[in-house]
Amino acid sequence: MRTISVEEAKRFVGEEVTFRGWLYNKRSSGKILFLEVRDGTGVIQGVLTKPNSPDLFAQAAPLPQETSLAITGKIREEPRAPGGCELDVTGLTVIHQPAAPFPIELTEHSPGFLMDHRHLWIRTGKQVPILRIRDAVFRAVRGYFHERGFVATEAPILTGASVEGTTTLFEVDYFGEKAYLSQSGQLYLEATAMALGKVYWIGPVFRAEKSKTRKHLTEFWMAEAEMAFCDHLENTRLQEELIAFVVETVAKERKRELDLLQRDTERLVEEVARPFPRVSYAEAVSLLRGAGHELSLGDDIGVPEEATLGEHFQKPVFVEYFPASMKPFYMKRDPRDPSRVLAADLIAPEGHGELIGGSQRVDTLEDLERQLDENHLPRAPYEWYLDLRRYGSVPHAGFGLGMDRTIAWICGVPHIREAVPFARQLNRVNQITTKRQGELDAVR
RNA sequence: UCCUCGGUAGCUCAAUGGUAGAGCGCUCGGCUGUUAACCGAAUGGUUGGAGGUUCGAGUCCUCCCCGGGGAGCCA
Repeated sequence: MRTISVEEAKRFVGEEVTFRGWLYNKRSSGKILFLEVRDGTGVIQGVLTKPNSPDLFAQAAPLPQETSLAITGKIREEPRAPGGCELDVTGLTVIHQPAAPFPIELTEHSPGFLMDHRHLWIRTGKQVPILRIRDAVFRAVRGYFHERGFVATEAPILTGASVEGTTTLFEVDYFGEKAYLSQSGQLYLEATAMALGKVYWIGPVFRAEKSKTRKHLTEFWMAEAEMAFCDHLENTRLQEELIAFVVETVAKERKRELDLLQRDTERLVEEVARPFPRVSYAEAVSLLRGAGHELSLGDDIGVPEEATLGEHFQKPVFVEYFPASMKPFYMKRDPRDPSRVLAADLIAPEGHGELIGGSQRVDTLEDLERQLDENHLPRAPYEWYLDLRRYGSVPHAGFGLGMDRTIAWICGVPHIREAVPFARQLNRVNQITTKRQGELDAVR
């Protein structure tokens, strides 16, 4: 007898098989009992009746939610069952029966309660499909870069010098010295790009921002790429291609999960039809003013403005050529208009915020030194970075893609905390709030 | 940091300043096609904390704590 996954069930209609998993829900009608068993790949309904199998019925009837078990039986096509087929249960082995009721009911809970129980919440409802889609997004991004000859590399998480002030950096004690958790691997990727040509990595980055919104995490995952001999236009073309590839791949590979999330995959694929619209920062400002936003040249494009852009285009949209004063020191000035930089942000539709920030980088020593000075940054910590312009500097460009926001958008979940297994937020550095963590520590 | 809403049973929520309630869950009983099953019964409370007003406070006032939403911040 074969042990199979729920995902494979349809291929085994008529055969006797075993599933191993957890009791997700059960329904009883006196002499007939329905067991919903989940195994991570899906949920299958087992059915058994009292007259046909009295012992099994007596054994199964009292089992609580999340009992781990193995069930055996013959698979049958059954339109009435969720998923289209059903198991006539002929054998049942209980592996572990919980002594207390499972905290997550299949009804409604508040976000605070769910986050306190995140380690259990992830077993239920939409959380399983979301995490399976997350896996597919990571694989698609890696697959895209791999096929185009990018070398996967790594940037350090612990960094010695603060790049732009320390207010948004998490400080850690490093043998008596100060070190910081990385906000971005970009500067290091620029160095590896000069060694390897085209590089990427996917890694965690950290922002000590006191942001409390549905788009922000203090720890999140970024896919960053850096390319030697690449300019602004090629850079954005690649981003566009990457996003389209990821969405198309995931819409195909994870159609079942997206359907469970009631995400319209056709709409999603339409959204990423290329080319993506492009507006310059100046055009975006006048477009937004026309839409009623009070915005002047030089103002940041904030959250309500991003939402308007998303509504206007109904697609991911590039906003490019920002005023240099708004952007960090390493971005290359536009030779046609040195007041602005060769940079672009990709804004997601449906209010999911900025997915990508990218730019062509400064490639001459003189410009880089000048822009450090203009940003009132010391040169000493950047000597190694300046070296990249001293030894065979080339035009190069790169970008960072927020993985968690991308996943939230693809899944159509409004809040980023559901797009990541264990979200680190302002008040949560654990499954429970920092306040409750303090209370527990006091007890110990 | 600011704005805003909230904290009542294990969970989700009710309750003119006047006896703290329902649904769900758990438990028990009923039901042979359920889909968060349904029906019946039982269980369940120091109303976030401290102070104040009042004959009387879940409700009003002050302060604090915590959570949700939003803003700002955001390579």
